[in-house]
Amino acid sequence: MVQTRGRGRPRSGAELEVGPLLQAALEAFAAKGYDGMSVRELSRRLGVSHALLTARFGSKEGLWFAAMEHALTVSERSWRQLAVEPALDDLEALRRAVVAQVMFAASHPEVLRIMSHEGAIDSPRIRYVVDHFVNPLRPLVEQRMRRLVAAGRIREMPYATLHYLVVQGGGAPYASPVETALLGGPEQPSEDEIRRHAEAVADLIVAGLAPRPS
Amino acid sequence: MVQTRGRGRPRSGAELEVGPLLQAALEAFAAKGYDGMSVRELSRRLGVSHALLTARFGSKEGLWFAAMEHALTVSERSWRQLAVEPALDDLEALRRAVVAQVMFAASHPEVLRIMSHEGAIDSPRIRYVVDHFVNPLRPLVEQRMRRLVAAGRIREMPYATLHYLVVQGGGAPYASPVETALLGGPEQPSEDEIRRHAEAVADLIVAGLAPRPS
DNA sequence: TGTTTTAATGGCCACTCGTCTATTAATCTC
DNA sequence: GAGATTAATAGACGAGTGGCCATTAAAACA
Repeated sequence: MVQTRGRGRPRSGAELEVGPLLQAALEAFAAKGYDGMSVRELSRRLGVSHALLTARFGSKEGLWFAAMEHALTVSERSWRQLAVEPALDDLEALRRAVVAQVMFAASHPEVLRIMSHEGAIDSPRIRYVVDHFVNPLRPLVEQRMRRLVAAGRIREMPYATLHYLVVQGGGAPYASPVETALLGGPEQPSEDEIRRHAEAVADLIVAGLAPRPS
Repeated sequence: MVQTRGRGRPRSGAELEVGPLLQAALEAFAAKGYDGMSVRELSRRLGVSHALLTARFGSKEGLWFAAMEHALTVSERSWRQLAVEPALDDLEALRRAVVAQVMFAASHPEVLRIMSHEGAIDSPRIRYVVDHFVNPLRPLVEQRMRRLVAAGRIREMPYATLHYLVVQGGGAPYASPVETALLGGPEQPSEDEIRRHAEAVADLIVAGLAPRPS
């Protein structure tokens, strides 16, 4: 609930908090997809007029981009942690990157869901997601991978293959909570369960990347 | 294009082929999601009146179930291959199961896409998908896994974790063709490229499941 | 204090959607 | 062959959508 005061300019000090509004929009887009998500229904749930949303963000698509930008500020924080330790052993850094990615997916499954929704059809939206959420991390990981391959510590693997295994394969339990529950998983996994799962995925992938005993 | 003859009962011998119609519906649901997919637009593209679809399948949801049932007949064929070789070494069988799953996702990405679309909100639809596309395979794989764990040949791993790594992690390149293309992958992968990718995923996962050298 | 700006509102518009119904035309049945 | 059946159609209905605009009321400014 954001709830405005009614018609007319709001009393000073009672400015509309745009953060919770964008978070709610993000969750709505993630739950229903771009087409299925209704600006009017969202506004009703928030206790706000539907015209407010278009007035603030120009259009439904404007709201989408604003919501994604909102998600980006959170996401960037998690990447920065990866970049700050260049002295770390490459393999250990790779492992931590996988853990971080899976845990990010767990705490912000909306982005992953939206990525899945948009992935079928080309649009400015999917390009935004790839440009802002997928590509920025790529050089950081790929550089480590190249060094590890050159040192014979892992075998070669296309980046996309690894990316999907980690992000979609590791994050899917959180992006598809209903299916996960039907498969017997916890509906609201604890921080501990998430960490255990992320470590299991990271261990599996790092071990799986080891060079074949030729 | 399915294209009917016009008003009135069709000339005998020119019965409406329901197969291509369901295939088109499946692809449309996969591309736009349940809400975003419009029965009217689909009927326009098919060159068929919109009332035909509701008349044949009762409702939009009826069309969805019919399309999924259509997909199921194809999918079941691929599982049967897994069940017929019980004498095969468990680890090799597991490897082949992974390859088969990834290759199935490549040739029928619609089911995976639909699964992703539906995964956020509980509905009869997501339950249908889990019951008919996810659960049937589970005992076959889980039995092999239990034996392998007991023999100390792989380490323990929750089924759901493995399931998502294989299905979503391995299948995502085909379920998200736009993102894959933006990541530098082939837009229309050849049979060979698909097989190579599937084998790479299977090798990585099987190697990653090896017991830790404690 | 009187005027302008700003940030919200409700209501209207044209459109699309899924569903339902009456109509049409070819086939089947007696 | 005449009537019943079947499989398609076009069209109407009510609901819901995103976008737009005139209206309202508080704040900011002169």
